[in-house]
Amino acid sequence: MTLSEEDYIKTIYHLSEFNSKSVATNAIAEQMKTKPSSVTDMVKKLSEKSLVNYKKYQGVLLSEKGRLVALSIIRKHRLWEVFLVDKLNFSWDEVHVVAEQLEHIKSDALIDKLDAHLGYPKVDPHGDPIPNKDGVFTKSVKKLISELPVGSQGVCVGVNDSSAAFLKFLDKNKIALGDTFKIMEIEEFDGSVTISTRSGSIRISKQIATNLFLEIVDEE
Amino acid sequence: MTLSEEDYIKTIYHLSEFNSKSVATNAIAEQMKTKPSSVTDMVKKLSEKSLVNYKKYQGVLLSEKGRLVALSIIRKHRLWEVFLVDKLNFSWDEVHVVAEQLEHIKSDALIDKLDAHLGYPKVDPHGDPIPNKDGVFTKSVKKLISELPVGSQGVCVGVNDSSAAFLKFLDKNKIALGDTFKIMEIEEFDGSVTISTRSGSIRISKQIATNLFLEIVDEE
DNA sequence: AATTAGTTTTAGACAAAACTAAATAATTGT
DNA sequence: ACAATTATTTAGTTTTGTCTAAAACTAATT
Ligand SMILES: [Mn+2]
Ligand SMILES: [Mn+2]
Ligand SMILES: [Mn+2]
Ligand SMILES: [Mn+2]
Repeated sequence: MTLSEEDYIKTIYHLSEFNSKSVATNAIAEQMKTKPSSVTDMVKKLSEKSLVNYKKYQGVLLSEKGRLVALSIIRKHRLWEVFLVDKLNFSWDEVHVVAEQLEHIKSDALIDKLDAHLGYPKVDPHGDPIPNKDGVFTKSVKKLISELPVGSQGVCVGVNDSSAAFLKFLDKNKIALGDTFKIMEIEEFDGSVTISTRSGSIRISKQIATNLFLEIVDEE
Repeated sequence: MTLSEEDYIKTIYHLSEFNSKSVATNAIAEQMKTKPSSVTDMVKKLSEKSLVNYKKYQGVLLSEKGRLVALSIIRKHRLWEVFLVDKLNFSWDEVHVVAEQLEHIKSDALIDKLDAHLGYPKVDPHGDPIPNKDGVFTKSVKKLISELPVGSQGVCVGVNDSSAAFLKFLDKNKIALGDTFKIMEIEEFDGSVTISTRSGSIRISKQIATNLFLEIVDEE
């Protein structure tokens, strides 16, 4: 598999991760910052290799084979992110671009030994699950703050947006994975949410609330 | 710089490392397992970018700029090798192929932090020096066993051939970097050498003697 | 049913890095 | 000195992944 093929497969996986509808050519092009015509060419090639199921004008979906390829690249990406943060002291907003390159290194032994060296982590620095060798991972029952009712309490376990800008915002506002939050009030008007933390109570905008995942501790 | 350009630059560096004569097209082709015509094309391109000095039919030499590029790739290659052996428990004969890929990862921050994480090593697992950020490294005064007279004593500090085959041979014969050897006898007929080690005396063939470096402790 | 806007595919071109085959330059042996 | 050999370059293709422009399709609106 070429680097380019791997990036396409991974993009298609992510675009169909939360809805099982077929992925549009334009969506792939936008995500990968290429042109739709380039996507068509590549999708044909991936289809030849049975990595995707593709019918003209009908969009594309990963085959089971393609899904496993995607998960193996995601596994590598996330393990490298853990390495960069835990061992090399990168901050969580810097690791994505580097992992984007490291995920393409081809060596099964390398990734096995890296996994062991890191103590077989289950999640990456952004709270995303790390698939095992066979592509199996536990999809945790986490919910966006914006989807929860007043009174919910939980541990912050992940981010929906893992752009450097958002992660830096969280750092600046002393919000980190592992923190426990309780939803105190939801403002009807603008969707902003008041949450209580160990160090007091803060107001977060709707945009923030739709990008932070909680794992519920006590439903009330 | 593309991956391919980087590999050419590195190859040219190594081919002119021990004699400052210009490097032949054929030599590069053989080393890189490509054809001479491909080398000519690439060398023209590198010349355009002032990474090499090239005149038709006259072979090629790295410019100062090219030399620095070569050393930065070699720095990355060797730091990754240290990482693989020291942190991930690879054996020294397995690391080269993986480092061949890792050396192309583009991130200055990554290599700085890796260097720090490893404790600023001065040599790689094969005894080869690791250049610093500015391409500076200490060329140690090591000599091949085959070049030394009877009575010389020194510490084994490097290998000339770092192929997996040779390194495995050394492991099997319990020869490792850091061992102290004394040259007891040189056989005129076949160039084989008898060396004494802590655990006794062994005979090594000329081929082995031309591939092991000693750092002399006591000239006698 | 026809028009239109938006999406997707086709066709043709390009750059990078390789190849083969043929031409040319350099070197070597007699 | 010159023919033979070897080394190197040129010319013309190939493959991969991209692009632009034009054509074809789909879906929504009249
Ligand atoms: Mn990538
Ligand atoms: Mn991540
Ligand atoms: Mn390489
Ligand atoms: Mn080495």
